[in-house]
Amino acid sequence: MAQKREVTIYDIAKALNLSASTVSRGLRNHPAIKKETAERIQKMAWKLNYQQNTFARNLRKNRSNTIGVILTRFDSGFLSMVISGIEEYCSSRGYTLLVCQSHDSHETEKQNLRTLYNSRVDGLLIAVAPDTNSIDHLDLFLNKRIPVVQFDRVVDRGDHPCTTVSIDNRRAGYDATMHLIDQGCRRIAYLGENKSCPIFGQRLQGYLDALEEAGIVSDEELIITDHLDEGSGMRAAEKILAMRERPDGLFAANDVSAVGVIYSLRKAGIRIPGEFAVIGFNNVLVSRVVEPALTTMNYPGTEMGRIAAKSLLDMLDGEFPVAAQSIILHHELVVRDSSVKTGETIPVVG
Amino acid sequence: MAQKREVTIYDIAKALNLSASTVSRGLRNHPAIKKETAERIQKMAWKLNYQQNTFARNLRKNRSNTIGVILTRFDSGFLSMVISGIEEYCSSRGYTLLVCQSHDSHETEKQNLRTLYNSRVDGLLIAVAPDTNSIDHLDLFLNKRIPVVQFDRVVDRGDHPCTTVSIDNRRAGYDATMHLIDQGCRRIAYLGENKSCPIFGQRLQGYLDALEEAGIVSDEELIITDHLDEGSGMRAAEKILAMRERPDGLFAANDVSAVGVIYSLRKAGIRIPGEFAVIGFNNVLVSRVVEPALTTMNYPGTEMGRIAAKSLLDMLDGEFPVAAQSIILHHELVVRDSSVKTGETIPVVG
DNA sequence: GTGAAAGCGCTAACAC
DNA sequence: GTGTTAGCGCTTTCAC
Repeated sequence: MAQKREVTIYDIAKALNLSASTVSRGLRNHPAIKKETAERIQKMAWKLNYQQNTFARNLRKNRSNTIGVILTRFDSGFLSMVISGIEEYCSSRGYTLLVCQSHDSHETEKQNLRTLYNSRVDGLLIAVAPDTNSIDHLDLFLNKRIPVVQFDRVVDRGDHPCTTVSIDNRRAGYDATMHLIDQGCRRIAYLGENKSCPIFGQRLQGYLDALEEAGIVSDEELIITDHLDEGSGMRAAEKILAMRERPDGLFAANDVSAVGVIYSLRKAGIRIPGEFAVIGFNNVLVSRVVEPALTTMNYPGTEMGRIAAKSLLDMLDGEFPVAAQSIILHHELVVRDSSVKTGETIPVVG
Repeated sequence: MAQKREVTIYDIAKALNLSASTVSRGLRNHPAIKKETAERIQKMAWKLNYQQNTFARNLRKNRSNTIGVILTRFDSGFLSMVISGIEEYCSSRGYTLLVCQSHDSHETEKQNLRTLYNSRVDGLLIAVAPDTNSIDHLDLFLNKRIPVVQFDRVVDRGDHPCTTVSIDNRRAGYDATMHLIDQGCRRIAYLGENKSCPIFGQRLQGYLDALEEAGIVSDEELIITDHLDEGSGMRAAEKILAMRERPDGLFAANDVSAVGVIYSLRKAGIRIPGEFAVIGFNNVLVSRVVEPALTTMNYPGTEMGRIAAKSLLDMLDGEFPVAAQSIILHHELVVRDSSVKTGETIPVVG
């Protein structure tokens, strides 16, 4: 790319008969520099169309002012809210974001980790893949004292000094299931990712705990495992329809799959919530739009992103390591029509 | 961050009694290096836990292997699909992504541009903010021969050597409106972003062209301008309900706002599509889920991201500038229930 | 308040 | 096939 040489601080220095170090200081308003000199420097920099060379600066300071983010997919409704919050907060504090998708694969996640490590990000934010059930691979960062914060899809950090930001997934699973029980459901199905995925394992545990507390015997057949995308709801509905003894309710571990189930079951002529109650998870846009409107578990995505980013940047500023924390955000049940068994009529809007 | 000195190629060189340049070459499997030597080097690098210093490499090569991406928001259904495609393609070619949100603001967009420029990204992918109606600000990159590709929300590039990837928005607006006319609508409202925003200006133009062709006189009152978020649909519905002469159809320039309108109008007791037909734009998940299912304009988001990324990386590899292109992807009408006036009954699913 | 000099870690032109 | 050397542009210590 035959390009003329860049304008450097030396060019500014020469033009003003100063030294490079003075220019370097003047550009950053170093207190040791006379105000007037600093102004002259900045004016000249502007005039010469000077652009700071980040590579050299990073090399010298051994810092990139960059945060790495790994998540499963950008086009997942909920996580895209989280990353939006992350970006907003990081940019407000002068950091930029290097981002990767793991595409729900632990292997890809490890590669991403490597990529970001090699890019020398100052810190890492990560929502782990469904098949990640240990965070030993984060040692790549942690051993080098590069701070890491997990968000939403977190894995118990064990001995690792790694902060997490999430909700109490077991409790939320319990609350969701209990709601269905309160509505009179007695044979409740569960739809989630593989149990080996920690947060889904926890939601499942909450489901089991609620059943037990209500004196309902759990049934393996009712526990459906799938990726929680659009198609999984349809597949789950088929399974439900094929069950010997039809369940009367479903707790789906995300909204998108819940919506798929509703769609398919109604197509098969089943009345919702009359014959079958459904509760989802995440409170994303579709949950408000589907008919009947979906009862779901709400927790703040954008806010979660901001909080995770803040924890990370605070560590960066304040001499890592501070003690790792587990930050638990509140969740709340949002009751809409899909789960309310009393009153058979389905209003047009909810 | 008091850290012991990094392992460098000099350490490897010393350990093997070689020179730094040989190590540098060996690490990259440079053809001039004996295979055996290269292997020894790599083994030692591994053993010493060597990490390549990207800062130094970038400084030396004056290249970052990083692509900048600017878009309005990560949590917009459609654009999050596009960025997903971008990430997928870029990472497959060894580039990482530095990302920014403009939050629908031209000012923020300019700041983002500056940030990415200072980060020395090798290329830029951008979906402009609604109030961006010239791309003069991209000259920051173009003048320095850093390639730029616009995607989806593009502005006519004029003399600028800037490739664009989008659909024919005027034509799509025309097709959408013509569909409503075909369904018997005669008084059709339009809901879009500010007309000064190029792609929405074009969709509006398509709308006007279709009306004219059908011999329908357009009416300023029917043209509603708003941000196309969740609330805008509700606000638009209020306006529609307050109109002296109620329209019989609506072309909304995205799905999310269309869904809001449907929701509010049905709440007000208006039958859709019986009394009022609606067509949206983008074919995102909600359009399939809302009731009645939303007729919309489909075009491939993830694919658009991949294509935009490919165009950019090809320029990067193949000696920029190649001639700038305008790549137009196909759109297609997806007819669902919300617009089909014949047959008054609304099936449960569509 | 400003300057001189060294060096961050790497690559590439040139030598042999 | 490998080594020598210079330098990318910046920051920072240490002088004065």
